[in-house]
Amino acid sequence: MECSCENCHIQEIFFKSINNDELDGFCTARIEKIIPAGTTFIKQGDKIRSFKYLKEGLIKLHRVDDAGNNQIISFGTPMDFVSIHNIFAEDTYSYSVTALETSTVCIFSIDIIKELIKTNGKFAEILISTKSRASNRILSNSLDLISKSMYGKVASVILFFHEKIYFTMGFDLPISRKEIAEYTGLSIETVIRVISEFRRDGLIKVYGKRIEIIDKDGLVSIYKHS
Amino acid sequence: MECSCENCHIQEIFFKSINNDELDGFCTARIEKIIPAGTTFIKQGDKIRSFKYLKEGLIKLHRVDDAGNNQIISFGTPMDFVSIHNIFAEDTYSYSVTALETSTVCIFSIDIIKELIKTNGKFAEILISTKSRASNRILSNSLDLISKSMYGKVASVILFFHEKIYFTMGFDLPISRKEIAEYTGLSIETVIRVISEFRRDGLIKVYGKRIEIIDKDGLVSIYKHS
DNA sequence: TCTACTTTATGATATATGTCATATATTTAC
DNA sequence: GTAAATATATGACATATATCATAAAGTAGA
Repeated sequence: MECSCENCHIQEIFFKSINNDELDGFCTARIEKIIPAGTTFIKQGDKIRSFKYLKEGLIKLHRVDDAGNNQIISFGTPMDFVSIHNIFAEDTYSYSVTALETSTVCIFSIDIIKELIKTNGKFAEILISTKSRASNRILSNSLDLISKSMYGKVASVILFFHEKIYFTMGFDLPISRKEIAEYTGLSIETVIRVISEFRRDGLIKVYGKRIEIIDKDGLVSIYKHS
Repeated sequence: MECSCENCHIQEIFFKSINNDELDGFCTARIEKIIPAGTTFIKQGDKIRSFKYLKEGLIKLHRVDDAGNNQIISFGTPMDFVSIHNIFAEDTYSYSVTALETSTVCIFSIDIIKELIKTNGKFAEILISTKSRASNRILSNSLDLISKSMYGKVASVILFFHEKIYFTMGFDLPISRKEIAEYTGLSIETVIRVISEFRRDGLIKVYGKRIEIIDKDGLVSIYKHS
């Protein structure tokens, strides 16, 4: 039996450490699910029962903090392992995961993953290094936000979707101004005002959710220096 | 041969997965070093050549960000694995580590650790879960800072050293106001002013670096709601 | 289609936070 | 022990950011 995951990143990352016997068990236990945009498919506080991987789409990690505020932790593409961040640390999720675009999620038995770690050293090594890179990236973005002004924060969001997700100068923001506020820690009005200011200064064009980057160097300079 | 690490946390966490043969190699390769307060013993950008564990003391993780600013990432006690955070993700350190108090560091060969991961599944599992918990804690603290006001940020630092490090109402802050500023993203003057305001409001007493918590509930309330 | 709801947008204003200046206390270097 | 450097502290002021009010535009549902 073979997994039919020709275009799946998990294949190149995981499968090169798995032999045919292991692959059989892996594929048998696998469930593929299509998640409509807007659906929260992992809920903060829920018991962790499976290991989930984003095969296609775009998701946000978010949480409710001590004060009861919604906060967005990060945005994830298929290069990220969705449920890896605390699957071995806690038995409940400390964050929720919601699809921003229609997404495909692969769901594996958590016992199979744990068994693989114990029996397949190569797999464990790849898992650790993949996980490390993913959480380093999230932490680094989070640390960036702490020390930046509202301009730097909003610029970082626009540049993130340009450089990591869409790669084109023009794209539709997959999130609302409110979600940008929840990610950056700014108020909604401040986010809107900064976007308007970027538009007035000729850095970007804005048509509702559509953003067109006019002066990328200018945005990068703002991101770096404020 | 036996490791002489009776009071070392790494023992309970790691050694229960290691048999006598493995323990021999582990101990032979181990070097113990005493690090004076103020010494930076891991430098951002340096090649990762070893696996370091904090046996005793207190350290700070810090980095220079894109804009050239010093930023403190987190503070670490012996419960944290110092060099674990990206040892398997990158080949250079993305942060520096400096001792805040005289500290003892155990240094292991990185090859032995990598070999253990490949050959000892139990070890790999414990390493992954320990690493996950440590980086979850750092990320969670970082996320907290993003959405809090200057009062919440400074309160969180005071409460951190009270609840996680010293456990007493009175203690000497191991860091300067400037370092609190580098951790919270505030200016030095703002940090000093907030501390003075806490003092005037009867939440704490302050004698230079010495802090005495008078109204812990008040501090917690500020931490949670601002 | 109409209505209710959410999102985007902007102004007026209040509050939070940073910057600059200055002073004292504390630490470090010689 | 003294000078220089650094850390703490506070005031005055400027700037950044939040809050409240309001409005227009977009969106979802009956």
